[in-house]
Amino acid sequence: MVRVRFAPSPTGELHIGGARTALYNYLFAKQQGGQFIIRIEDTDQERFVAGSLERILQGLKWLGLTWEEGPDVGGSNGPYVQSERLSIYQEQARELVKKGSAYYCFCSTERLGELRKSQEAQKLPTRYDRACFNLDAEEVAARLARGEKATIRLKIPGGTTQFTDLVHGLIKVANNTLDDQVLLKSDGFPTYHLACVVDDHLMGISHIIRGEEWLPSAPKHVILYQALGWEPPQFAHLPNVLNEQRAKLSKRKDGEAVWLQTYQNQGYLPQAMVNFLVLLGWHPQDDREIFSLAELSQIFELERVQKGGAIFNFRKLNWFNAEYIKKLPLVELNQLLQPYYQKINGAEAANKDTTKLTEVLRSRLVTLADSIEQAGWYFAQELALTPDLLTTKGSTAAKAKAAQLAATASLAEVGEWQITELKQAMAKINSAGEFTRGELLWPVRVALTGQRQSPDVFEVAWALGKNETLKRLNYASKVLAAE
RNA sequence: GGCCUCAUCGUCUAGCCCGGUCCAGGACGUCGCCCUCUCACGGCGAAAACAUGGGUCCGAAUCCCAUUGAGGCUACCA
Repeated sequence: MVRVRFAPSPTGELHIGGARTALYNYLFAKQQGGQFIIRIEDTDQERFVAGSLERILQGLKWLGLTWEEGPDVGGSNGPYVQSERLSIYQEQARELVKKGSAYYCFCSTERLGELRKSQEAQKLPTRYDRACFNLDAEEVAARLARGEKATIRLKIPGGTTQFTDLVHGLIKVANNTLDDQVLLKSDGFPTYHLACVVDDHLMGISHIIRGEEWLPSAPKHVILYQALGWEPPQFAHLPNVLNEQRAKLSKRKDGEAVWLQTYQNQGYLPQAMVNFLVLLGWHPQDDREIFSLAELSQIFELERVQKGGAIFNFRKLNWFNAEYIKKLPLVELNQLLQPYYQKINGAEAANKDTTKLTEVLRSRLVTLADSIEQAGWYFAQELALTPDLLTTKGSTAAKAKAAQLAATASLAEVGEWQITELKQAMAKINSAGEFTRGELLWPVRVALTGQRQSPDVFEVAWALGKNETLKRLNYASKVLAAE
């Protein structure tokens, strides 16, 4: 049974890279008919951020991911929060000491800091010097009994360690390049390395799919599995998501652009986000690019994951989002747009049927939030018109006024307020060919929107409705008459 | 400094494992044309890449080595 997990730390918002890692885990599990588990790695007491866990889970749900086991839904392998599993890690750490695979270390952070500094100065590898490695059992027991603070470190054996990574292939390192990793901190909390290995084993995780930044510590994890007498799971290390400078996307360098939440707030659709994210480091066999989560759950393959990092290209995200906005059922899009319309027009928008407006806007929206700028004309009480604005390039105000009057008269006659009818009505005016299309349509469109750039005249008039259209046309005539 | 990883159009990538069908395919972006009252949408088209140097081979984007470049890790953070 394939069982994978996404294990975020509640130290901030859900990161774009984290979201992609979660997505890949989910897709692999679904494709394999396996299970997806959420585990919370809150072993860093100092970096804990309240509310972070809830927002991370919310972000995953927004993407459409679901999990079989996790802190919110429970499961038979819980608890799924590491701070609630402390005794398990402590026991395993002591067991390792007993077996001779780990040892107590009493070195202070100060000494460790100085050691590192001097190693750096001498351009030596920065590794623990094993000062506490040969302490005899009695001394250790005595110092522990005295209540001295101690960590437990993994004793890295000689030789080499290797494993096969599902995306990178064979990874082989000489053990003497590895540090004696702290497994249990002096506050009794485990480090990531211990907690992760213990939990993945106990929770029956079959595949560890995580970011590439873990690749260098994977051999230590393999050694830990061996020391514990456990069979290591399969590993798959995903390439990083990069910024324009090709550096790993990070809060410090890239600000809020690294949070999934940011895109959610800006009006990106989860379908677009999923589609964009999945292609950032994975590619199907053919040239298709548009996929639903359900489709991806059928065809996702770890074998086709890229080895090199991928730049987060927001232009492509924009394209996906526009595509999905165009594909969305009209009623649904209109629903999603309501909060934005209300930002323009307050609660009044809630009383209007904006379906037609939505239909007119849909091919122009990149994000839902774009509607705020683009729907202004629809809700405007009075447009700021001038004769100059109402006159198309190369024409005259007099001609604009003539067009205006003719259009008003003709549109007033229209019975069924449909786009084809509107087109016919306008065509009738110009049967003699006295106006160019621009001379006729520009003044009308501007009268209705007050803008040099807007959707099509007929669409605008259709969305506005007959009464509002005629009302605006009359107002524009007054503006031109005042000339 | 040490260790690890990676390297095809500006970007995401197909092809690489199983060398010839690749004077390298798709998408985003860019540019041009068409549609057109404006803005979008849509349609058509164009420019644009195998990091470098060695090998192996009749033949290399594909295999090997080196170089260069990029990234990651190097905490009692994850």
